[in-house]
Amino acid sequence: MRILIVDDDKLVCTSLKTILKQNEDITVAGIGYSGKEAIDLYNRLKPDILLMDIRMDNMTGLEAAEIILSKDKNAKILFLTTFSDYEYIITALKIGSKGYIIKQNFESIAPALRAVYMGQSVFGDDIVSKIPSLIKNHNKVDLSAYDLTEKEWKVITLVAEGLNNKEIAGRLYLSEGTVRNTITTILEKLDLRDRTQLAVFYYKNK
Amino acid sequence: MRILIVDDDKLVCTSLKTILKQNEDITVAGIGYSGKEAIDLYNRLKPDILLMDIRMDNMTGLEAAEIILSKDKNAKILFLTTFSDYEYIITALKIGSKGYIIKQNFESIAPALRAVYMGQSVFGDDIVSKIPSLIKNHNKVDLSAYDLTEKEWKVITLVAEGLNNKEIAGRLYLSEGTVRNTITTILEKLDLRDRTQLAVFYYKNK
DNA sequence: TATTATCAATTACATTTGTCATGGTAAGTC
DNA sequence: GACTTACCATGACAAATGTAATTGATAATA
Repeated sequence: MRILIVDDDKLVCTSLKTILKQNEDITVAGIGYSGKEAIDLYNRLKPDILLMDIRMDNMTGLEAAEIILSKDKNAKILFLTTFSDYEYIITALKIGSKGYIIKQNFESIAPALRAVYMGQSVFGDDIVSKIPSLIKNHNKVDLSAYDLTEKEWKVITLVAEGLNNKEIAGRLYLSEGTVRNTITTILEKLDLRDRTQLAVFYYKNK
Repeated sequence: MRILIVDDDKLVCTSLKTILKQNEDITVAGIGYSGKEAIDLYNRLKPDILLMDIRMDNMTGLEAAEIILSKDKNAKILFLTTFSDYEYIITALKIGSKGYIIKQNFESIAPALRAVYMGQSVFGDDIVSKIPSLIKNHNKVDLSAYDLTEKEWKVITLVAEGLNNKEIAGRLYLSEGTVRNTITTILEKLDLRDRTQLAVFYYKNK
């Protein structure tokens, strides 16, 4: 498989290259030193996998990755990082990268590349351990079971935005009284007590 | 590396075994057909990696994994699944498994095992793509900027649980009046209007 | 046509909520 | 002591909220 390496630290680049060259199934197709070069080289070389530092001077790896993925939805991008960077994990996942590994672990990079090549995503252990705490409660209720009307849904979302009855009435061209009645029936249907519980319900289940 | 295979479908087990045997760096140390066997065999064989079906008849793979991990925190457990099972992803991550891959992809299992062996976690692509939607908004406001007191924080969380003033008072051994006053100062500090907006604020920033 | 059903609006009422001024108490500081 | 300061409580009040019964309008149905 053909790999494109991008890191603003040249030493890292050459180290990676020599390490990867030892694997006969891996070819280093090119090396870049910035986000811009990553985009440029990726388009020209079309490597199987782009191995890129997530944090670089001008353009971050994330930004470059986002641009590349916007053009080639199937691009396989594997991020390198010097430490487990809590902040970037979510974004890296969101834009659709293939993983996120610590570059110190030299000997684990080749296996990771092969797993990515086979269509998997790879994450360093210390990174995965952080994901659960980032995850929402997902004990969602089956909302369709409550058969709420269109209008009732609109009211719920506005309540969940923190609007009061008068504001909701203005927004939906209803009288304030109607909004109040609507909320009463919503509370009835959902077995809740007041609008605050309704907002809580909204955020816990949506 | 030595692998323990556990799946309640014997056909899957033998298929996996023949596939893995083709890799000279991989040895199938044992095969089990239930969660109970998984625990038993794991303790006896101490394999490098336990490759286990997540869904089995009596005891689920998750339950077995939890027990194994409670005794051996460093156990490397890789789950197999027939389809990308939304429900189990989070739990699998939480208990500390090393990944979650689709068993249909025969040829990707060996690379995945090697990556796990090197200390990484591996996830099938369709699984990873689901994680971002499970993740909380984390565009957090710098809450320390508002210097809220300990008591105010407690009140906020209870408001965000949907309790009314009387209930909060009971919970914190305060009078209802004090709770009302406290909320007033919270709203002042956070520049909000009412308890519903406070709950909304809580869920949007926490 | 008559009958239902649905929806918005209105009214009235009880309760909850948010605000403000005030008072008491305990723990420090001068 | 006298003086803050912080914290909790109280009472009073206006406003917002939730509930219920009722009405008018409209459309749909038999």
